Amino acid sequence: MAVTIKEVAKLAGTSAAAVSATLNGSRSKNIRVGQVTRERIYAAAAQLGYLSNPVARSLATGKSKVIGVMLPYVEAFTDHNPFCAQVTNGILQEVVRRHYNLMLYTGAWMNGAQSAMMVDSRVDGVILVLPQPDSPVFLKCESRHIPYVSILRDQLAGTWTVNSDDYEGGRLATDHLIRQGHRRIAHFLGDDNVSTTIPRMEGYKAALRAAQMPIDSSLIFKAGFDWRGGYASAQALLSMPNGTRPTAIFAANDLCAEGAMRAFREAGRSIPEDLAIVGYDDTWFATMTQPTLTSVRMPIEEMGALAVQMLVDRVEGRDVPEHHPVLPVSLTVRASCGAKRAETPPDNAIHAFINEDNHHVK
Amino acid sequence: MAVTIKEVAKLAGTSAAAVSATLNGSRSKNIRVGQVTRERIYAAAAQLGYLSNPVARSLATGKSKVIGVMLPYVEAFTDHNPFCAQVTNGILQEVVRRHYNLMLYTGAWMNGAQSAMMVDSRVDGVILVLPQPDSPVFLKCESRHIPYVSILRDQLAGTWTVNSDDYEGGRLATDHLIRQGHRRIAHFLGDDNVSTTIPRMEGYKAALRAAQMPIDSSLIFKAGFDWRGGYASAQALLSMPNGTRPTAIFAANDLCAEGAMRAFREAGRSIPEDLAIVGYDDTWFATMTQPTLTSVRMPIEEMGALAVQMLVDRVEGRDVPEHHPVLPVSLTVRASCGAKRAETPPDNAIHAFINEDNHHVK
DNA sequence: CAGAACTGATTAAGCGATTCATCACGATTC
DNA sequence: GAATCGTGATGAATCGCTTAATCAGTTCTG
Repeated sequence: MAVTIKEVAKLAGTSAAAVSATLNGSRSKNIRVGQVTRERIYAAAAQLGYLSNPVARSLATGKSKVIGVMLPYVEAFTDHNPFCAQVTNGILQEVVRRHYNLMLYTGAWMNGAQSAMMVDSRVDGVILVLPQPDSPVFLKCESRHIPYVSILRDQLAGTWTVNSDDYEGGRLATDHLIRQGHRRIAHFLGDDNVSTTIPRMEGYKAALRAAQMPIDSSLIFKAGFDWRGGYASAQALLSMPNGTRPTAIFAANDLCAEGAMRAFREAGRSIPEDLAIVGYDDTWFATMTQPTLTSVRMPIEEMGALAVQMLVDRVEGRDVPEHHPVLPVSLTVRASCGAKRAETPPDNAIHAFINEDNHHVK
Repeated sequence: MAVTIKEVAKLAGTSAAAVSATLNGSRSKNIRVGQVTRERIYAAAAQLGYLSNPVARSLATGKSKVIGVMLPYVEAFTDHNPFCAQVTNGILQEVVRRHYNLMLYTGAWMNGAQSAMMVDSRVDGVILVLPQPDSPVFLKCESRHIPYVSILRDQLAGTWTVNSDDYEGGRLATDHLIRQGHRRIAHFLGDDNVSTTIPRMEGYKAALRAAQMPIDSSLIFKAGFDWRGGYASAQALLSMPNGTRPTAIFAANDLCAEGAMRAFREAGRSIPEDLAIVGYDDTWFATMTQPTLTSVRMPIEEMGALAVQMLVDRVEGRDVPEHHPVLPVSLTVRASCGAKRAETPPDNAIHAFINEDNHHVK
């Protein structure tokens, strides 16, 4: 049905090898094609409408020019949290720039069948987004010698990871609230099974310590990344007696912060007067809340792009030593903590305290 | 490096053909394998850790079990509008259910190189999300005989499409506002190049006509799908003299509605008292605005899933006649149009006016 | 001026599956 | 008892492309 290399060769009066070398830029120095033949081949290919067959090439070379992306759950894009969507976008852009293709997988870290389906000869390497630590997917990759890079995972030796500086993010957010004069600052934790939760809390504690403020574990709530968690934890806060109640919250993410704001709003409190709040991720949603939300910005797209770069380097055999980049975070100050009134973002959102140290070690 | 069918055959003491038929369920009735041999093959495969090579299979069979998805722009997921993310999610889930794989493409409808890259032997069929009408991608698919299904595209003969009932959506939204007693209702249009824009406007007009209300083209604004467009158009509305100013808006989507609400809020007006508003898409964002937003729900995930079903049916040679399903819409009533006060959605969001006719013809 | 080096090109052997054509052989049928 | 049939299995061709091995000339080089 489709035009093959042989038909082009016949029309051009040359061999298939010459056509292959000419049209699909061979790496072998053994086979050379002169100007004249080359021209004839181009003409023949154009005349027949030849398009090379990547499947056949894959089989012959053992390389597919496809990289796989494994997302944590099937609803990764419908989920209200834009993280997966944004990271995929960063990955996709870099994949296109590098002339690779992207195969999208999903279906739980613990699903062996899905892992096996992903880790097959169709992909040259895979990117694991928010992998669960004990997933069988790691073993699958290793046994098939498929290189992989994890995004947001503990920096285990022997694996490549891309992370963001969660510790510094927590510190930045908390420090900002301290500078606004707050003395009782609550922290709403993210989910247990995500590697970012602990370092962010450590950053929070470090900032308190640096300001010689006490660390009160009763001010640390398990809220999770959904707005409901923020809402519930904020209600718990509201039920605390005046005087003991924190005047500020460092929330797990923007959605969680919105939940908290909602609870305070419904209780008739106003923000930032009665409550200062800082979110995390700095998604577009932070510009849509009322008041607009101060948030820690994590370079999500860049993390995706970096993972692709590291992966492609390895796939193409460039001898890169294992490394664990930690991307810098910054704080986007908006109206929710009273530092500044910014009513028509995102244009006048300002970035402060930019941390350029991207080799921070927890 | 990897274990092949031949090695399994050797260990099991049979032929490669027998192994192929046993392990990868052959469709050919010519080749049969008995229980005993079958068992030996299973044992050998398990012992060697054999995994079949999909690339080789693709080459031999001409089928890849991969379907491609082309998104309209690179930022499709980062874009504030969750449409692409949601439709991709619906597609992905159905693709997994059908034991296919998903290759993700992007990069502008008018980019011939990208189209060519997508429409190659690696995919059995493609889904085009919001394709631009004159894109070269259609010709590419046709010349390579690759079946495709478009999501949200004019129902051209000779192509398969999946649409939602935009006309009815527009009618429903407008009718709801009319029932609330509004006599001057503005419509904020979506983008020109999207096929949903006109039918929604037609639905809007039809509802007005049915209520014997005049159609005033000065109340129809080109706002687009971004919140800025809604914001700007609402400002135009605000500058209209009292009495002539519409008391309600049917907005292009949820984001656009939020922009409009923002403009009214900043002008010190309150919603729904001074302005009733209905959004479109009913994304999660509609539950996050203040007040929560009444919105037309479009079954986005289902549209993605349906596209996959139609495509797979064709890829697998089931003889399906061309058809153009139009999925029903419904109205999710929340607080933004005063019909009902719902302060803690989405749990108490109610669906009304559900349209079961999915063969509505514009 | 013989051997080396370079240029231009071909042949053929894979890559790892699938599948068609074929065959051996015991059981059934006429 | 010859023809037919069903079962179990194999060998070899094939899918479209890459690439190692090879070769025929031509041009340097010492």
